[in-house]
Amino acid sequence: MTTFPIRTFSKDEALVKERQEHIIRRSTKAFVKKGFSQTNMREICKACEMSAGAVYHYFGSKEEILYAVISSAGSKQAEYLESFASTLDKKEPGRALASLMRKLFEWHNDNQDVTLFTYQETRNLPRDAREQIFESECRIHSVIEGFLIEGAESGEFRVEEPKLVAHDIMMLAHAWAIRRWLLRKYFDFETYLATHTAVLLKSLQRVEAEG
Amino acid sequence: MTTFPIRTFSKDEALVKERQEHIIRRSTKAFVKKGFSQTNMREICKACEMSAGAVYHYFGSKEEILYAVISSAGSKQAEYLESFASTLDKKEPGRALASLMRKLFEWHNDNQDVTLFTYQETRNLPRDAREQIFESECRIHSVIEGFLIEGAESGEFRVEEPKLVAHDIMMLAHAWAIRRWLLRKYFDFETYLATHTAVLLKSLQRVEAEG
Amino acid sequence: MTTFPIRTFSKDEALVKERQEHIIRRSTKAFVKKGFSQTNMREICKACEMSAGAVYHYFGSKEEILYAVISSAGSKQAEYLESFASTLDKKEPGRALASLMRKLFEWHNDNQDVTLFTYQETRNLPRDAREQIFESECRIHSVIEGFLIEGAESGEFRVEEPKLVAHDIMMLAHAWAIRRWLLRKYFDFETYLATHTAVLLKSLQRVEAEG
Amino acid sequence: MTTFPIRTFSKDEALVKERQEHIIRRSTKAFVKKGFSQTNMREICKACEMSAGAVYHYFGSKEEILYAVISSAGSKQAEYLESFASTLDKKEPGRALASLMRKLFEWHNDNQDVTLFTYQETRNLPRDAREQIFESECRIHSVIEGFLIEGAESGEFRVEEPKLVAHDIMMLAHAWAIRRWLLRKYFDFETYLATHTAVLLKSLQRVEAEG
DNA sequence: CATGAATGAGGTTTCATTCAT
DNA sequence: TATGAATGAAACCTCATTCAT
Repeated sequence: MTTFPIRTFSKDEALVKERQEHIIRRSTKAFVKKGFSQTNMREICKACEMSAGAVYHYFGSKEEILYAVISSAGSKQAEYLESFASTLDKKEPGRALASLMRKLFEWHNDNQDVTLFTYQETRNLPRDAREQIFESECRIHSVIEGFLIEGAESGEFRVEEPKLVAHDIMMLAHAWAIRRWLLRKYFDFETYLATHTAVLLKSLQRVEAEG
Repeated sequence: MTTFPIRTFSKDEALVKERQEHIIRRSTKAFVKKGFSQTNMREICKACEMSAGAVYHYFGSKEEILYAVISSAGSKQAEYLESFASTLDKKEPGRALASLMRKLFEWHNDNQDVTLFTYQETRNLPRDAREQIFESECRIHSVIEGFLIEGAESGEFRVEEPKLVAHDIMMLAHAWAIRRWLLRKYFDFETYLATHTAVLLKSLQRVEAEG
Repeated sequence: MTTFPIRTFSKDEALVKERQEHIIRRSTKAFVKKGFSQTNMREICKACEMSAGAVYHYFGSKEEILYAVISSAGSKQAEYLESFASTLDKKEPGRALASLMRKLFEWHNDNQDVTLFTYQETRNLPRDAREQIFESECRIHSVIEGFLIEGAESGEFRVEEPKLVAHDIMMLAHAWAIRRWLLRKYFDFETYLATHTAVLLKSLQRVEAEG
Repeated sequence: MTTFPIRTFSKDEALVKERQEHIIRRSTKAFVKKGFSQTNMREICKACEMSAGAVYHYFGSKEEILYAVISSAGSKQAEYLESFASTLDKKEPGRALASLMRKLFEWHNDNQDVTLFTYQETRNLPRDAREQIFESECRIHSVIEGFLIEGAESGEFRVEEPKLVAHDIMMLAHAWAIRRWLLRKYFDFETYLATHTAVLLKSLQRVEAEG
């Protein structure tokens, strides 16, 4: 995970990192409950069990904390999926893609609040911070696209727009978090995942008759 | 569209409705530029070319304006799609669905800012208002689901989870607005629409060999 | 007196001016008591008998109030002296200069606190504001210099460095305010003024023997 | 120069004095750049290359440092001028006074920032500290006055208000620092000094015809 | 004796909302 | 009815000072 370009007064890098991660962890909880603008510094400090001064020792502003929270979540997700992807057998693209989808969907199931929060609050970041955030998304997008291309090149998949398919997979994983109020009414997680995995693999299937 | 209940007694309901719609229109513009929390009443009043007192004559609070903005956008969308759907020939589900998708995607292309805004700011509404908002979504969901079921019943489609497919269609329409920073890099609107329409219709196709 | 380039929300110019002058008047009193940094907004508001919001309706920041206070004092002084100077008979430079010195010294006697305050707090203004402030000083400097040159041209004075003499006169007028802790120990105002007037006029005297 | 009383018991008085002078020296630099209130302890510590704890070991508060800075500058000036005055030949008051003026004006030319700073920030000291500061001024005042009286008694000068003349000399020396924004526009240091020296000596001259 | 992380009161400023005109 | 000046609570953030290490 990256370190954040924040205003810190301390030089003990290990301490800084530890405290920053602590603040990120606790603030995330506070933020997802009430949203960024509705959470005031007093609540953040309380959640962190730190004084205002201490929090401002490690972050320059409330906005910097927001950036750290969102960016950290993005990086962690990207690292996690990249790392998992590297364990997959590229010779079996179908199976690999299914595994990857499970991990991806599970992530957003386990981190529903953060996913939703990211969609809602990224707007409150300045443009350049926002673009930093998008990078993690692009990394994940590339990983998925990679498997699609792999499968296409090995002849197992037929996929014309791998970028679009990769995007749709991500979007549907996110949907489980950001549209839960609708989806939860009708589906449980396993059904949601299984159905989409099946539909996707089916649509990627090379039609025999075409050969 | 509804007239929003106001605190002050007013004789001229038509005037009230007109003024409210004016405020909704202008506030929407102001809100999508900077977000709900970042837009203050002064800016709203300026955008509306009205005094604070006047605005508060037609809405009880800033939050009520937010609710009106989001809810109004939702209702308009639902009305528009329901009305369009009613013109479609149910005997040709494939063609009808394609037409509906185009209208749906076009709506979110034309109203990108509002779609994104809705995702971001619905959180700032109280629970019951939020649920009101979801209603419009459900109406649209039903319309789409209706065509899928129609197609299934007529034997043209094979669709196991019409609710899920309907949801995915909506989600992908929204994606064009809420993920534009990614999608716009690679696709134009027509490609995005065409590809998804094709993939969907294909996946709904009754496989002949199965018969 | 100039109007200040401040952030105001109101458009009723007369009201704005009236309220600004009220705030300037009351803030001056508050500032000279404890100094700029030691006077907080709560005290300023109390002195103005206004709420914080109201004060910020007419000034954009505490610093803008400081600027207005200092700049207003400077302008008033310059206007007052210019106006008085214009009543003086240029044909009697000696008498005119003496009158002008009295008015100048009296001003700083009557406004000791403000004179001292100006020396102390001008530093807290941004560079360009500071330069605006210096303008009033220059106007007064010019007025005094004018009489010296007049006297020289009419042959009544012998003055080699009118700019320097004009400056010294101002400085000694200010001294009565900014060094009162020392001067008051030994002199009263009239003595201070009379002695300096006499010394100056003497030193400007054309020595007969030289002719 | 004095050692400032500190709260902690310290065995090594020499070390204490050395550290205090170090802090005074570095803080002076920091203070004159941004002013007392605008310079925070972090900046002071950085300028001193010491930790906050260390600085607080040698001074009880930020205000005490301010006092030390101003008071130290005053003492140094007084000591310097007293010491220089003691080398002057009292039998030649005219020459002596001219020499003393040069040293005085040069001091304030060399320490412009500190002179200005003293005028600006003495206000931030408590009353009794302020009076301590004035003492140095009085010492210098006495030295100058002494030469004037000497000259009067020896019959070389005619001076009716030696206290006032002494004060004016000091004020004009300070003016070079505190009014530099105006004076520097028109004069260089040597002209400023020479003109004032000449004018003064002239005005002190015993008029022969009077005898 | 030195460090510098931590404290938390208090600073300036904003803003939704009201109400006298 | 319409206005917009006024309110004042509460927001974010800073900073002199302390004290455990």
